[in-house]
Amino acid sequence: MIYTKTGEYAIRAILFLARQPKENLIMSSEIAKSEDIPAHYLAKILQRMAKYGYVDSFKGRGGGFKITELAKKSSILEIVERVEGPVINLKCVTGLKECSDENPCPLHEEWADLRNRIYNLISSKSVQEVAEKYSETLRRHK
Amino acid sequence: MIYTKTGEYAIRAILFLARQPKENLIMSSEIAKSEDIPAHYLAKILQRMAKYGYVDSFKGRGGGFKITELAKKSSILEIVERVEGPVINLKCVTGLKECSDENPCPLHEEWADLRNRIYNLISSKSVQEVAEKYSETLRRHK
DNA sequence: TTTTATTAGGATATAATAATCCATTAAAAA
DNA sequence: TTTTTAATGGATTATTATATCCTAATAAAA
Repeated sequence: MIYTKTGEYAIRAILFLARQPKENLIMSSEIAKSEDIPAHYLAKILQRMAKYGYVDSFKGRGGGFKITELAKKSSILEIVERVEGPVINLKCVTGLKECSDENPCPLHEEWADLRNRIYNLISSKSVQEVAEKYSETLRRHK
Repeated sequence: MIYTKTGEYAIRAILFLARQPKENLIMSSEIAKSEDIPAHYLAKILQRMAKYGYVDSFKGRGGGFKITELAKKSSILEIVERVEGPVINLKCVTGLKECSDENPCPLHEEWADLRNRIYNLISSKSVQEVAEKYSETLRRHK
């Protein structure tokens, strides 16, 4: 994984919410159970995502969470970076101190290329697109 | 960075040693200073690398470390994995629980491809090759 | 109005990683 | 032989990430 567990949990939760029928409220505990995420920890993450406007939250009996339009339009990268900060360190895989564009280490260009591809992979599709395609796959294989 | 600081320090230290004139003994503190790595922490890492046979160590006045033939022939991936365990989590960037080859998430194939490229990038060249090429670059730019 | 269910928020605990400190061992130089 | 220098190894501390617990706020149902 490129990002930490916190980011992974956030994405799994948001993709789970994105696959639910519209307007359905889902409890934090339900997401935790379905996605196998520590319940209390997930609750914290959802709390933060509510602040960022990625989910709407409703307290009390019958309450729960649902995904917002903002989150649906956002990319995985955007959400993860919001939740946990920069995803991929820019440093080269050689870690060499002086490595730079002018003074590149032997793996500099190749790594820059891969870094871009990774960025592209997780930022070019919206959460909604990913969720929809995944739902299709699930239907085909159920 | 794909790997942790520990792995990064290990690689920087071994690439530093690989760039030194043959048979030169370099003190741990010297590497730490040149590569800007916490001295005591690096000492521990070098200690482990000595056990793994990646460096030879010499105690006492005039002592220090030098790289072994084993390390020169090894890849960055091999050394990092020895020092810190598996480098890249195999899980998909979506983190989806049920994601598998048969039941792939929408980013499955693309991620598998990138993962392979990363592996290839850090495992197809030996430490010696990387160090030599880097030395050339340094000479050109000095 | 009281009870119940659910999120919010603060405090705390645990685990992994990173970093430091100190006493010991070994080797070379004085 | 004594002193100095450097790695070794054990213990400790610090930091960050992960996880849990408890109380408050809130909303619906009884």
